[in-house]
Amino acid sequence: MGPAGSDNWHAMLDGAETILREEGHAALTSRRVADQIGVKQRLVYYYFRTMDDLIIETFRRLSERELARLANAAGSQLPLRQIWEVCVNTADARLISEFMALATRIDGLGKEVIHFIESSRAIQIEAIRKASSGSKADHDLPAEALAVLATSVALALTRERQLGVRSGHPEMHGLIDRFLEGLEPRYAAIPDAPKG
Amino acid sequence: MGPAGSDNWHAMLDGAETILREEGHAALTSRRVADQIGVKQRLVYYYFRTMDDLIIETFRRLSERELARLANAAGSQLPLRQIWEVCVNTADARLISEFMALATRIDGLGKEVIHFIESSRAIQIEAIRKASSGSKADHDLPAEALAVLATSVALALTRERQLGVRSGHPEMHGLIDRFLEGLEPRYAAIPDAPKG
DNA sequence: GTCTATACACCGATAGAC
DNA sequence: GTCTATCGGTGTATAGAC
Repeated sequence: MGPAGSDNWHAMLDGAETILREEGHAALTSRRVADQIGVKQRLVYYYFRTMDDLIIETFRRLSERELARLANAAGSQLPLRQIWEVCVNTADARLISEFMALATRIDGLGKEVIHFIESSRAIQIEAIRKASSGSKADHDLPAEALAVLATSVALALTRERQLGVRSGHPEMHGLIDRFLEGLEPRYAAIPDAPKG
Repeated sequence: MGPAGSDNWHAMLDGAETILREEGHAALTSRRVADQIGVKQRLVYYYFRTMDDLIIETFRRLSERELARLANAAGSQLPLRQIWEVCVNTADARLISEFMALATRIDGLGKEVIHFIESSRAIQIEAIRKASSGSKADHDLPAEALAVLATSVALALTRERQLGVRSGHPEMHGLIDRFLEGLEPRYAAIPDAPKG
């Protein structure tokens, strides 16, 4: 078995990610991964015992990356806005759809996906709590519900946009902007700051 | 080509739906569909020119069914609550994930999916508008945004529930209940009606 | 560590008998 | 309308040379 973390190992995960994103998991085969990075098919089985292993590793690396982005956003100024940005510009919605579809059927992937969802939710909830306690906007929306809302809407908007649907999107984005402005005003401490 | 609407035709779509739901589109083959309904593989190609055609027809039949359920809910008493029920108890979230993943890559399916999303959104927006104008709850949430919210959250909750995630769900359901109660009270005209 | 070669199963789609 | 039989292609995974 080839070493995890080596150049070829990363290259194979990169290839798998690209294929999943652009063509879906029906096209994710050892031959395609090998072609993608210019090696022979046999080598894929030197680095990964099975294709399922490769898929699980691909998700694990991706989710670590995303959790790091989220944690970073939560520690920034304007954490809520940054978190929202991460959610909307997260890994391609197609990629997420593929992993969701696979999670039900590849044993071991489901566990990883659950861990990712719960970790990212925890980060979001904490950030929302902090922002709420420091804000004068009064709403009775539990942080847990807001975290679910953010994730759900971000994913749906991204997926629909990629598909070519726009109806309701401007109004949804407007609502989010207004809500964020109430909870985390862009220029809270600088009343006369320039706009934009 | 076999006649659309015949028993075998429906049986094949049923079989395709089951396979998609339980095993995903990687397992959706003409042989599997044939096995599922007890005929030989060749017959699938008598009723459908290609496997892509079969997939598109499967989605079309499903979406017509769902749009009918939605329209029916919109015409009921408590339309918002009924629509929410339809969204939450819609076709298996796994099934939706599969079609979403396929929509990007099967020409002709994307068009159908877009049509479905926009039609269901239009039904929801109209129902929300009606309910809002007849309600005394004052909120400044556009009907379009609420429709996007409902669809997004319902799908995400269903998907996560099937996966085994629960964090944030009770709070989310609580928020939805409170919101619906404000917009479409369960016993608006019957102040002393019994609870439950 | 990377390769050639191969075993064996399954795929979509078609030819053509009944 | 349903079948048997088959073509050419591709899949996972492994054996074993270098």
